[in-house]
Amino acid sequence: MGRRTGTRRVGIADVALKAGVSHATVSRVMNGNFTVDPAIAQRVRDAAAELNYQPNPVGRSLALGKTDTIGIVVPDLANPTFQAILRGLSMAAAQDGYRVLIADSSEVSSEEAILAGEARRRCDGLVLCAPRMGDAELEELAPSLHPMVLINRSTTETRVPSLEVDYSQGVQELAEHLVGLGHTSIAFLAGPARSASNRARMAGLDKFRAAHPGVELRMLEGGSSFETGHEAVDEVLASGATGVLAFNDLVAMGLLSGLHERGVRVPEDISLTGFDDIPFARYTTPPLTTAAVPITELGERAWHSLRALIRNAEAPDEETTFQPRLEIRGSTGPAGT
Amino acid sequence: MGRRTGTRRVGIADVALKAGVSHATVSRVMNGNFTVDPAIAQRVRDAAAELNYQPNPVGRSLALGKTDTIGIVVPDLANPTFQAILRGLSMAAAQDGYRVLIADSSEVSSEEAILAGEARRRCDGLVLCAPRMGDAELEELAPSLHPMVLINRSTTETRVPSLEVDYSQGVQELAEHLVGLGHTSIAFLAGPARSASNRARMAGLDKFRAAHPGVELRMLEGGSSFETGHEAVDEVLASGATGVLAFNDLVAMGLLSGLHERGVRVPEDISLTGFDDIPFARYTTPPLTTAAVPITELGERAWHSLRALIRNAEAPDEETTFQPRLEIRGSTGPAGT
DNA sequence: TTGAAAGCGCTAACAC
DNA sequence: GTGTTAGCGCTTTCAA
Repeated sequence: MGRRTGTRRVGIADVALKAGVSHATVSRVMNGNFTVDPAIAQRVRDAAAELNYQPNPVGRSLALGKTDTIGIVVPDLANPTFQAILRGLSMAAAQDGYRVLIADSSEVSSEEAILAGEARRRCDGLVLCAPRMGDAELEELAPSLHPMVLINRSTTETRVPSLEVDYSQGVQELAEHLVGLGHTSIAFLAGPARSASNRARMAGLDKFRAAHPGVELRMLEGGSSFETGHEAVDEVLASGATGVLAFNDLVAMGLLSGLHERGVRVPEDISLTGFDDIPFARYTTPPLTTAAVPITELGERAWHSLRALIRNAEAPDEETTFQPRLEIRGSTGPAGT
Repeated sequence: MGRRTGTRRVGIADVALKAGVSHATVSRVMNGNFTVDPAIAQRVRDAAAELNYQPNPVGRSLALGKTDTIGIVVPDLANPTFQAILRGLSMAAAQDGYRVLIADSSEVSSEEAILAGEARRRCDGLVLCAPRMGDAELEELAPSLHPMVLINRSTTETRVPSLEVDYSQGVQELAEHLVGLGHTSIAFLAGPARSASNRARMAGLDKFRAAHPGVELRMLEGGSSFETGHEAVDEVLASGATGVLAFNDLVAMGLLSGLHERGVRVPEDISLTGFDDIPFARYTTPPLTTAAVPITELGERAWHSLRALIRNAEAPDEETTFQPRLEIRGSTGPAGT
C-alpha cells in the first residue's frame, strides 16, 4: 500500500473529480488524445491548471512499460573524457525527451555488473562506457542488459552496437610524427592495465615497432591522471627518450608540468604528445600535440544508436570506429638540438 | 494496460508460481522480512536465483512512493565546476543507495523551471545548482520542488537549505593579494550577467574599491569559458591593467594562453588570477594563483542536506557558506618590472 | 507464518 | 465521445 510523504500530491483522480469526468478522460486530455469533446477537454485542462496537476511519471512508467530514461555507466566521472561523453549523451537524449541516470563505478571493475544491472532496470536502455570488466563477464552480461550500446569495447553479441575509437591507429600516427621529427628514442607512458583502450594503444605500438626497427621504444607503466604523469618525470628522464607518448592529455599535462619544474624544455629537450584533445589541451604551455577524438560526438552517437534499439527492438547492428585526427601543436619539435 | 517490449521480463508472479507461494511471500523474502519460514524463504530464493529475478524498481517506486533517485539541474555540464559538484553529489548519494538524474539547462534560464519540475517529479529530491532564473521565479518555484537544496543561490523559503561559496570574500582576497604585490591598476574580467556568483564577486569588488580609493579598478565584460578569456586579450591589454582578476580558472586559462601568444609575460608583465582551483589550475604555465573552492565537497554536502530533508521531512534549516582559500602560485608577481 | 486483496497513479481495451 | 474496468509490478494491511 502506498505511502504519503508530507503534503498530499494531486493525482489524476483529483482532476477528474474537479472536472466532473472520469480518470480516463483526464488521461486522454493530458495525452493530447483528440477524441475528447473540446468543451470537456477545456474543463479538464482548467481543472488541471487550477490544481497545478502534473501526471506522475512513475505511474505512467508502470503503465507504459517505459521510463524515458537511459543509464550510463562510467569508470570515473572525474575523467574529462567520460564527462564529455556524458555531456554529448545527455544533450542528445534530452532532444528526444529522455533523461540520463549516472552510475560511476570508480574504476572498481567488480562493481560494474551490479551497477549496470541496477541502472538498466530503472531505464529503457544503457550506455556502457569503457567497461573495465573482463571479456567473459561482458559477454555473459550483454544479453540481460539489452538494449545497450558499448563505448570503447565490443562484444560478439550481435544486438549490441559498439562505438570505438581507433586508438591503435592514433598512437601510431603520433609515433610516426615523432619519427618524422627525427626522434629515435621514444617512450610510451602507459595507461591503466584494465583499460581496453590502453591495450589498443599497445597493439598499435607493436605495429609501429615492427615498421621501425631502428627506433628504440620503451614502455613505461603509468595511469590515466595528472598525478600519474607528474610522478613519472624521473622515470621518463631516466629512459633517455627524446619523444614521449603519454597515455592521454591528462597524463601529458601532468608530465609537462613536472618537466617544467625540472627545467626540462618542451619541445626543445623533450617532445611530448597526449591523446583525446580535451578542451584544455590547446591551452597548455606549449599547446599539446595530440590525437583528437570527437568525444562529445561519441556521446551523441551513442544516443542515436541506443534510440534506434529502443524504437526498433531490432538491432541496427552498427559498429562504428572513430578515427582520431592528428593535432600538431607546440609540444613536439625536431629532435637533437 | 501494460505493454510487452521484446522478451518477457520475469516478475514476482513467476517466482511465486515456481516456488509455490503467493506474491506476498516472495515480496517479503526479497525485502529481508524475517517473518517467513526459513525453508520457504530458501525455496523462494532458489526460485528467484533460477529465474534470475530482480524486483522491478518502477513497481516498487509506485508502491513505496519513492524512487531512490535524486535530480540535479546544472546550467552547463561542460563547466568543470558543475562537473565536480555532480561528481561529489553522485558519489555521496551512491553511498546511500541513491542514483542521480541529470538535467542540463544549457544556460537557458527559461528552461530551468520546466526541467526542475520534471526532474523533481521523477525523483525524491532535487539539487538546483547555480540557477540562472530570477529571484521571483525561484521564490515561487521553491515550495513545489521541496525537498530541494540550492547551490550558490538562496531563497527566503525556510525549508530550502543553501550551500554557498563566499565569492565576495574570495575575490577581495585575490584583489588584496594583487595590491600587496604593488599593483595599482587592476581589471576584473566578469562572468555571465545572469550568474549570481558573478554578482557576488561584483559586490566584493565594490567593497574592495571603497577600501582602496588609490587603486584603479576596471570592469570588463566576459563570460565563463576558455574562449571568453582567450578573446578578451585585446581588451585586457588595452585596459593597461597590470593585475587581472578573471571570473574563474577557465577564463584565466584562456586569457593566459592568449597573453602567451602575444608574447606578454605572466607574471612579469601581467599578474593573473583565476577562481575555483579546478584540477587543471596547478598545471598551467605558470601555475595559476586562484581562490580554492572545495567543489567536490560541495556536492557531497549537498547530498547530506538533501538526505536529511528526505528522511526527516523536517528541514535542518541549514545555510552553509564555504570560504574560498587563497592559493598563491606562479601567475601573480610583483608589479612594475 | 501465510495468502487474499487493496492500492500506489496511470493507460488502454472494451462497452456503451 | 465517455465511462467502466483491468492491468502494469510491487508492498502491506488484514484475516485466517
